[in-house]
Amino acid sequence: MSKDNIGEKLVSKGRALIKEKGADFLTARKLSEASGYSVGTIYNQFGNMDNFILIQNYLTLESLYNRLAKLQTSGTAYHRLNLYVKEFINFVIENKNLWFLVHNFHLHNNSRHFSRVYLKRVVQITKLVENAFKSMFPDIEVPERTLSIQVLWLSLFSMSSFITTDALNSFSKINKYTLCELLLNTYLAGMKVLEKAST
Amino acid sequence: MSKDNIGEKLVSKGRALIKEKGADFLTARKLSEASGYSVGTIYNQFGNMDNFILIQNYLTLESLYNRLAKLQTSGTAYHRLNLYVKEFINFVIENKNLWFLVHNFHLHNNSRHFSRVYLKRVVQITKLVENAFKSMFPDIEVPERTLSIQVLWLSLFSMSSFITTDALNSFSKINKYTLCELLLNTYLAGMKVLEKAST
DNA sequence: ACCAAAAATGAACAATGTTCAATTTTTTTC
DNA sequence: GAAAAAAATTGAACATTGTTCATTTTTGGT
Repeated sequence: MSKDNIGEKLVSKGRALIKEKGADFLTARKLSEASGYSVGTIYNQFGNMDNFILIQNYLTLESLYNRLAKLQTSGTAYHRLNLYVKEFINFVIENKNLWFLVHNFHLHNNSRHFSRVYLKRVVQITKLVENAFKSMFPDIEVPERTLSIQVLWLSLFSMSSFITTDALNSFSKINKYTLCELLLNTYLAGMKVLEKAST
Repeated sequence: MSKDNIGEKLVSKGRALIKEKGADFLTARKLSEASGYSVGTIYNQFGNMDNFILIQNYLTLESLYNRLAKLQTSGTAYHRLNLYVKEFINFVIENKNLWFLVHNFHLHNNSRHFSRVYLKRVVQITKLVENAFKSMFPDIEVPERTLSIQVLWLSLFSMSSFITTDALNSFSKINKYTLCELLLNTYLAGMKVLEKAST
């Protein structure tokens, strides 16, 4: 069995573990037991567990991108952005445990640990939003538009961490879709105003 | 020395440790060593480390509230909201390590572990924003307004987790103040539009 | 069949949260 | 004040982490 195959098997087995039992369940020993490979082999393959999680997060972002990319051609830009958000929340809810890991990791690791490949995934998703923005706000200067996109996307991304835990429920009974859609639409309405004001 | 005094000493010593060396440095043994009390005493006082962190987070939220409350009477509602946001970011930057712990905790604990007292602090801060909203948007129905406040406050709160880590820097060179102020002002502009539309 | 290189192993280490029998301190009782 | 009882404090011990690395096993070429 080739080296890559072991790595792939560990990744897919680990992914199943996270999905099924939660991110906390993913430990070197549990993965070893579940996969049949020794702890040492895991370390030979990935160096350390952080790298392993980085790969998992990369796959999660890739999977999210593929879901959103399918909506690229649908409807008006405004309609599409709403679809993106709805699909984003669907994805987060369906992949709670995986998404938890994404947030948990970014919180515990400094930027220098993020690989370029990993970041490219984030940028890729941002590009989708950016394209919709382009047709919605043709009159806004590019730097301002880029800024606005980053702010909106970061807001939605960071807020989605609340969906992976129950913390939100104790603060408010607010529906998760409503929460994100209201943010999107209020923000878009605000941009329309600011667009007119600047011309 | 009374029981409460030990608890207070541990809390203040622990707080100093977090501020100085970071949230990861706060372990039962390190706190024991730094405070002079044994590990067992820490557990007698707080039951477990999670409770200890809960108290620290409670104090952090209290401290944030006090900072924001001072601005309660200044300027117009719009001006005040901008001051709140600016002061919020100041606080987060000044108390990076403590704020990290707030986010880290909410991510790792389900709602049932949040004490009522802890949540009250969050609600208290929300009230400040709510009051400013009241005078800015008198025509919006109360339920809609409450929803909008929660969305805005949650966005800012969750986005602030990026300020405590360097993850943001690898995604964008965007200034942290600009980031939050743009979110606030675009959102407010959007609310103005939606307010008119609903009447 | 042999041997060297590569890969896989899992016992061992340090550090974590947590427990609890043993010790020390404080309070009560006479 | 001494003895007894109660309460508080202690830190060694346990289970679980990530991680390392000498040893063993497998592989591949001659």
